[in-house]
Amino acid sequence: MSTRVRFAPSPTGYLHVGGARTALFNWLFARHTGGKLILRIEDTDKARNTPEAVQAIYDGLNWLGIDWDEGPLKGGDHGPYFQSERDAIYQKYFDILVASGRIYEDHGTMRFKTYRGNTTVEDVICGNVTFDMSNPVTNPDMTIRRPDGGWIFHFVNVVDDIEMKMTHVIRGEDHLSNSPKHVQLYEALGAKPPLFGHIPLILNKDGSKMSKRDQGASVQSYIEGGYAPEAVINYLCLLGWSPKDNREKLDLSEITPLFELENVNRRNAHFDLDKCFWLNGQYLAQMSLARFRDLSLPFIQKAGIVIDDEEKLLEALAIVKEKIKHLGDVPDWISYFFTDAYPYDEASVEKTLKKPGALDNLQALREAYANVSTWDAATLENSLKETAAARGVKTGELIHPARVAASGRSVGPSLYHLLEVLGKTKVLDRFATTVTRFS
RNA sequence: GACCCUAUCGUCCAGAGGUCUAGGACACUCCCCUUUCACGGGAGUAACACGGGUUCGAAUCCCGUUAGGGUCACCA
Repeated sequence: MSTRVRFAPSPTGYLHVGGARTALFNWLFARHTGGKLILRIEDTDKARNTPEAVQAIYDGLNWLGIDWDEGPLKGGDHGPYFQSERDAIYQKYFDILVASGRIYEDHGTMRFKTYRGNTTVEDVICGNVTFDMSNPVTNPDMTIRRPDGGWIFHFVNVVDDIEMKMTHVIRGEDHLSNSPKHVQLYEALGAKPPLFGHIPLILNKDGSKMSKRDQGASVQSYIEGGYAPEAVINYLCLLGWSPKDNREKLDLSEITPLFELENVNRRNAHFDLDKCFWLNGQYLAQMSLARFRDLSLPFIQKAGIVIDDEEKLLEALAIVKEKIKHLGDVPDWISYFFTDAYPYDEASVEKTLKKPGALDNLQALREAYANVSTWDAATLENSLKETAAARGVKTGELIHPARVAASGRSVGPSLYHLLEVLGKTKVLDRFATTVTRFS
C-alpha cells in the first residue's frame, strides 16, 4: 500500500518554522516512500481565517520548494481541501457517532464520550505510548461541535484523515497528548488509526517557546532576510535528523533516500540562527552564478540599483559571491559598480583617506594605473606593488586608500578584481575625484 | 496539579554494553595564508543532569530524583 501523509496547517497569517519543518518531514517521508503528500487547510475557525493567511502558507511552501500532490491549487480525488468546504462530510460522520451513542449535548455543544480505559498511540518516532484515560479531569470528554454548528479540530482532523486515506500522521509533538483521543475517534468511527510520528518541537536557542515575534520564527523572515531556500531547508533537516555521517551540507536529493522516520530524534531542538546563517554562506558561495544572480535580483531592485549592463552585473556578482553570507548584503557590495553616487563610509574615510600621505599615494597609484597597458587584476596588482616599492611604502598604504576611493568602503571583494571589473576609466576618475574631495 | 515526551560540549547532530582518555558542525579563542574584509588551512576551550541498580564491563539497559518541553479550550 502506498503511503499518504498530509500537512494540515491552520491559516494563522504566517508559516512558522516549526510548521515548515513538519511540512518538510512529511514531504521527505512521502518522497522517500514513493507516497503522496496532501495539503489540507484547517480553517474551521471562521473568525481567524483570511485569504492572506492561506496565501502565506502557499508562499512559504513554494519558496522552500515543498510541493504537494493533492490539495489547494492542485486538486485531487479527496477534496475539497479546505475544511470550511467539507461540512456535508462532517455531518455524515457526525451521524455515525450519534448512532454509536457516544455523543451528548452539553450547553449547546456536542461532546464525545471518552472511553475510560487504556488507549495506545502507535508512534513510529516515540514508540507505542499508552495513555490511561480514566481520569475525566485530565482527559475530559472532547467537544467536537460548537453551539453554532461549527466543527472543532479534533473531530474534523480525524474525519479528514480517514476520508483522505492517510496512512501516517506526522505532526508536532504538541499533539501527542491529543492523539489517544483521536485514536478513540477513529475506533468509534470504525476506522483503523494511522501510524503516528510525533516530531519534537523547535524552541528558541535558550529553550523558551518560539513565538511569532522571535527571530527566525516565520518563513517570511528568511525570504526577506536574504536566505537561500536550499540553505534553510538543509538547516531544518538537521534539526532532529541527521545523515549519521557528520555531513552538514546536503541537498534534498541526498537527504530523501536517507530519510527514515524512525531516525527522527525525540528531543526538542533549540534553534540556532548562527548555524543557519553559516550554511547560507556556504550555499551562496557554492551555487552557480546564474542562481546567485536570480536570488540577488530582488534585493538589488529593492535597493533601487539600476542595472543597465547585465554583463557587468555578472562580473560584479562573481567577485562578491564567495564572500557574501546574506543576499541582503548584495546591494551594498555592488552598488558602486552601477552608480557614481555611492556613499563614503565615514569610518573608512577617517581611517585611511585622512591618513597622512594617503592622497599622495593614491595620486601616484593613479599615475601608474594610467600607464598600464592591460587592465586586469594581475597587472593591477603588480603595478600597485611596484608603485609601493618605488615610494618606499607598504602595499597596504596603497591598497586601503584605493579601495575606499574606488568603492567608498573598506570591505568588499579582492581589490584588484574590484578594480578590474570597475574599469580603467572609472577607477582613474574616482581616484582623481577622491584626491580633490579630501585634499 | 494530573498525564505524556525528553535529557551527550553554549547550540545542532554522531554514539543503539566493551573500538569513548566521547566524534563532527556552528559559535568562541589563537596561529597560518592574504599586507583590506572574507574565504581557506591548523590548533584550542567545552558535554555523557544527579542517585541507585543490572552487568566482568554502561553515555548506551532498568528504577528514582531533578530539569526542560507538551497536553489537559466552544484554538488548531
